[in-house]
Amino acid sequence: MARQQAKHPTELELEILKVLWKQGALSGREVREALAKASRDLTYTSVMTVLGIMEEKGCVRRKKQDGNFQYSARLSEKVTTRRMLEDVVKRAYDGSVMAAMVNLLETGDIDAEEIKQLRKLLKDKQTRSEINFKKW
Amino acid sequence: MARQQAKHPTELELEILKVLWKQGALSGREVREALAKASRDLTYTSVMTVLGIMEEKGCVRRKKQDGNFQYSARLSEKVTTRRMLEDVVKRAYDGSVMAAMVNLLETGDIDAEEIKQLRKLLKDKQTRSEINFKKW
DNA sequence: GTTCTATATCTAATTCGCTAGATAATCGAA
DNA sequence: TTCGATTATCTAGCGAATTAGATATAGAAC
Repeated sequence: MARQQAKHPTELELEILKVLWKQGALSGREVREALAKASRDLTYTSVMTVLGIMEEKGCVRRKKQDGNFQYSARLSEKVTTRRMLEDVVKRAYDGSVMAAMVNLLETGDIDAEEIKQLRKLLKDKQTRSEINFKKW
Repeated sequence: MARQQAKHPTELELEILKVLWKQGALSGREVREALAKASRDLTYTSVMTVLGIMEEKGCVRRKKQDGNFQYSARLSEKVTTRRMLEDVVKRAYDGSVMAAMVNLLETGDIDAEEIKQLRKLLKDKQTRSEINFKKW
């Protein structure tokens, strides 16, 4: 028994997924270029190796498009990021969404307008749950 | 150039830290036992190996206490979990705390009482920032 | 003092993640 | 048709993470 494969995209895989989420289907060379601009400047070969691994894992799909392959994300941004977030909440906060939210609020990286929006969201959520409660 | 060391406790390291946060200073054997109950049943040797690595990394300290070593966490729970959370926000949400919070709210793992508390927290936060604004 | 047991270290194996060189295949140009 | 460039695969190496067997060491018991 040794190390098992991560349940989530690795560091580099996520960076590649982000490129694909933003720019849609890209060739290997294009992925490499976008990645170089966004985060790290790897050789073409390195990027291709990882793209190959990602395809095996199923988080990327490739299709032949006039001669060469086009790679596109097979995982949605929404689901992937949410899973990653939930995983940290589970592992580090014993699953307490509340504790995690409080911690995020304390970071202070949130402006007045966003606070207003959040308050509205919470108000709606509360109202909805009260309505649901009354149904029973 | 290969893989660099993670900036955060690894999976197993975090599980050990959680044990130490909860129970304070423990011997190697005690860590092993607590870990077995909480998450995974490893051999004494395996646990000691990781404890050794953690000491090198500086996230755990050990002290001789009547004959054998007692291990205790050197990283606080608060700071560690917050760092992990912030890292996911940075990597997966491009640093947008707001986006992450909205996603957490959508998970629904939060009860009516907690929503109430959150609303209060947000209200206070808003009031405080308005006060600060008026000062200028 | 020798034996037994608990504790600690040394060594090692395996898989994963990351990186890239060497090589092959493919396709257009000359 | 051969040459050259682009694209794709094969192979490989390193360090990190996880797991544990073999071994040493230090006290306790007798």
